Amino acid sequence: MPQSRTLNQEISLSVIKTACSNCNLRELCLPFGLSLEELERLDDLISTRRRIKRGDHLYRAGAPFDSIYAIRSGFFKTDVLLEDGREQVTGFQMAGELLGLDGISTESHTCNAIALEDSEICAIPFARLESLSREIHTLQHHFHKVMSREIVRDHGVMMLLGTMRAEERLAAFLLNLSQRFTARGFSHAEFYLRMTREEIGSYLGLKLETVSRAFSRFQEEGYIAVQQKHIRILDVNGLKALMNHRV
Amino acid sequence: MPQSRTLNQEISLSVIKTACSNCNLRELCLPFGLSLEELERLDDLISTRRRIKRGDHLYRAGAPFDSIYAIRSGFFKTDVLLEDGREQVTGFQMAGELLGLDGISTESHTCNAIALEDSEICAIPFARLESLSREIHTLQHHFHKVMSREIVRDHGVMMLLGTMRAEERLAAFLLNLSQRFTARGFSHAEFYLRMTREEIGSYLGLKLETVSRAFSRFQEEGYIAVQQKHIRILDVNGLKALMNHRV
DNA sequence: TTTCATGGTTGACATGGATCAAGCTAACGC
DNA sequence: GCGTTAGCTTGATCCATGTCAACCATGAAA
Repeated sequence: MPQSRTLNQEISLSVIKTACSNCNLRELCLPFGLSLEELERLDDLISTRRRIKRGDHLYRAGAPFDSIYAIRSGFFKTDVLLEDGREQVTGFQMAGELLGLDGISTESHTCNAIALEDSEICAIPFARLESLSREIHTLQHHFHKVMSREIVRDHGVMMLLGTMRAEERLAAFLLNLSQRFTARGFSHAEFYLRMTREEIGSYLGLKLETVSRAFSRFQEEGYIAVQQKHIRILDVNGLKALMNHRV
Repeated sequence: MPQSRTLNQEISLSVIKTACSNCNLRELCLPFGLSLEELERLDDLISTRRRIKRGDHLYRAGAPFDSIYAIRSGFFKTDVLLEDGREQVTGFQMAGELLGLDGISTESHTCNAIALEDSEICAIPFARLESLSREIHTLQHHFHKVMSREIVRDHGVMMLLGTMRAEERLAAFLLNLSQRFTARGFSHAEFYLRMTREEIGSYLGLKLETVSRAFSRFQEEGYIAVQQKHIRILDVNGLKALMNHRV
């Protein structure tokens, strides 16, 4: 049956493409620093790949934890909800970054992960990752680094929320995005925001109007060009200067 | 020489007391869940114990990382400094908690850890911890849980800084301290603050005057009794209610 | 093409917390 | 016991950001 043979070929092709060893994000992601042989062992572990449509949840707060997720493509936000409806966006994640580390602690997720555009993720069963990282020193160490980096990142956000004023926060936010896009081979100066002003505001501890005004102000000052979600950075140093001096 | 024999006895006694297997914090700390035999292997690893005087640094931002630290007794703060002098306190740590996880990511510390009272810590060489946790599954898993708990805690602080008003922040802070003191067998209703109003303020993203006013207000409302650093919680539910309703 | 809905911008005004300033308390060294 | 100092409290005032409201832009659905 030629039809089913074609189907099989397609499947095996897609399986090859899924593997970490063929993934162009491997230097940003969990496989960083692994040898070819080690990479193949990691491939065995990452069997599930899932598409998440824009607006859908990858997981919800309270759901049982069993895997962490590597973003293969797309864009996510994570948030925590208070009973009274207040939302805090705790982060925005892009390709090559890991989601779900919060779930290890209590064996259930403590935040929501929501796709901000159609995305694709690799599910990594956590028990198997622990088991493999008992065998592969490099993997173990790199995983620890990734968790630690998350802690350091969070401290940066605490700094931002605790001591910076509105425009400093937004400048820091834009510079951080720019730097992460650059690391992924995209333009450092021009990108589309995947999130709304309200989501940016929630992340930065500001109201959406304040975010909007700060964007307008940056545009007036010639630091950036904004058109809705399209951002062009015209003066990186201007933005950086904003953050360093007390105004 | 009887004198030196006494000295030796004292030393070996103190060594025994240092071991995780004899530590009354073991259920709160890294050894959680280990068998007796596993505990002894962990003991071998934790050779260094250090006293840190009030006001001294356990480590500084930028210092090379090689160990994490378990607090045996005392009280610490961690903070991040911006070039322009702004300080963000990123946490307060007490007995049984781990310090230094931030250093794993870049192999150098990213914050300062400062003793708020005379303290004692156990240094845990990180390379050896990784190596041992490759052999002891329970240790590995528990360590991952501790790191993940730190991430979850940080998300809680982000929520606090991003969406709560001054009095909610302080109420959350007091309830958190109370709960952690309770877990260590101290009174949940009465304790001494080890940090100044300014340090509380830095942690909560507020100025010291605002912290002071909020304390006074809580006292007027009958939620707590404050006398400088001495706190008595009189109405836990009052404090909790403060956090749940939008005022 | 028009309509509708969602998200963004801008203005006018309100306010929570910052800032500035004065005085108070408690602990510690002499 | 006394003076000094760091830390705390409280009051008066100010301002950055929140709130409320109107309007605009864009894209999807009809």
